[in-house]
Amino acid sequence: MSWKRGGSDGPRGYHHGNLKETLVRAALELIAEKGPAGFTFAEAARWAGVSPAAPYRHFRDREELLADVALRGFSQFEGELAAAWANGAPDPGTAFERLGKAYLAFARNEPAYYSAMFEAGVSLDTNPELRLAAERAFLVLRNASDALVATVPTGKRPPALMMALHIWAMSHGIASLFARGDAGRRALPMTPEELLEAGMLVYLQGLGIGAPAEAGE
Amino acid sequence: MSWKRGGSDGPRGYHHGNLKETLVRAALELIAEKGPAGFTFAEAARWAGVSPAAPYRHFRDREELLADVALRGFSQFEGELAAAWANGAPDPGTAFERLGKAYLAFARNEPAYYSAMFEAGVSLDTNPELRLAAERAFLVLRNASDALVATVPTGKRPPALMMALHIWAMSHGIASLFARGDAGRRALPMTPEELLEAGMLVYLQGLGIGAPAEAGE
DNA sequence: TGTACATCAGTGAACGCGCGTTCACTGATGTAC
DNA sequence: TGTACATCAGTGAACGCGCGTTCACTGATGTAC
Repeated sequence: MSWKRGGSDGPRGYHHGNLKETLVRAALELIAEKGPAGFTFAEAARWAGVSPAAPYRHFRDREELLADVALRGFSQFEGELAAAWANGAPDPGTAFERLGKAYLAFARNEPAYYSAMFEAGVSLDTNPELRLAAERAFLVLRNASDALVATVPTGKRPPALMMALHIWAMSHGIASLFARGDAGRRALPMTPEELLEAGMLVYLQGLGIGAPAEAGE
Repeated sequence: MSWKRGGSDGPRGYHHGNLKETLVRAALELIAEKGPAGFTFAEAARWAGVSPAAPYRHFRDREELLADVALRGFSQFEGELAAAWANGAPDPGTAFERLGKAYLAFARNEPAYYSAMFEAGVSLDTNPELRLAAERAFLVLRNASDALVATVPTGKRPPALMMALHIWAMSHGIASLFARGDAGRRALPMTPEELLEAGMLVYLQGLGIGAPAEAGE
């Protein structure tokens, strides 16, 4: 796939045409290859086939590029989670299982994004836009929790926010310990997907939300 | 506290006396300050008050120093977890609650160790000693799971390995998202300890291990 | 439609800096006798 | 107990390198009239 304007062969002469996108792409490649530490502004420029001064037209510094990568990551993450959840269709149980798989799939397929989002030390405090993007991604989990909680009779309903945080924590834990698509992954006597699904079933059971779909079990 | 031999004022003359320990200490300080990325061999030497060539007497390179830090981290982590678990005394439920708190306390109090252990990209595959240390730490969770499982009648017992992995994943998830003592921490409408304890109660409930101690609840 | 001009997005050379690493060296420590 | 010697753990100067950043510049693009 090409990310240069027009989709043809390389930069046409003096102007690159799509340098900002290309730099983001370069950052992703380099992070995937060597971790968020082993990625430099200069190397990104080289990767894009451009002079070392060129990136400064688009990003103040390395940090700003990293933050942009994280931002795009959260946005794509949100999109994939939302697509998997699909408003809880056909039923919350089935959709929730898809959601978990989508979470792990993202960590596995986009380790560079995942790194930039959760491990690169990009501060959410100093970047409201990034914080919003992160919250929007979390909101998908929150909505799913609401829907699951709603399958339980009023009065016996657990707090949905806490539930969403638990789901996030276990998903993130499994993703970063066992499912990421780069180094640092640990061996496991089952697939991460199986581990997460089992964990979620136990957890929901504990909340009194017993496998609403009976799907797969 | 002093980590120089004799505990007095600084290096005495030509020989430092305890350079290896001091370099590890330096790495921890620098990682805590700027993340695992922002720590260099040269700066560690400067921190230790020693020429840039001196560290090569003790570590082949930066990577080896990082691995040593991670190794010590896992060892200390195991120690603290084991102490908190205390062989399940006075009862598995109470001890398990202590264990969870100890996990989060470590992540909060030793963010540099935690980074080196889980985020610095030090590969377990190429370092058998490190892998062993990590496994020994996990074994504490595994033993705790065994003990909790044993409180349930035979035949209804869940698989303890899977249980230990779930516990690890949720603890690690909460620790790295909400409890670490450095940047990257996310805000939370409760303490990480409360979140973890609630999560574990729900999870154990789901396994049919209902709050064996009734302690605190 | 053509021309003049402003703006944009790059170049490429240059710089200072700190890092990793090496080298021959030397002061301190430990040990054999 | 004293001396000679081997070994250990540092020094400090030096190097090549790549990074981040700046600067005056210039080719390409867009727009006003």
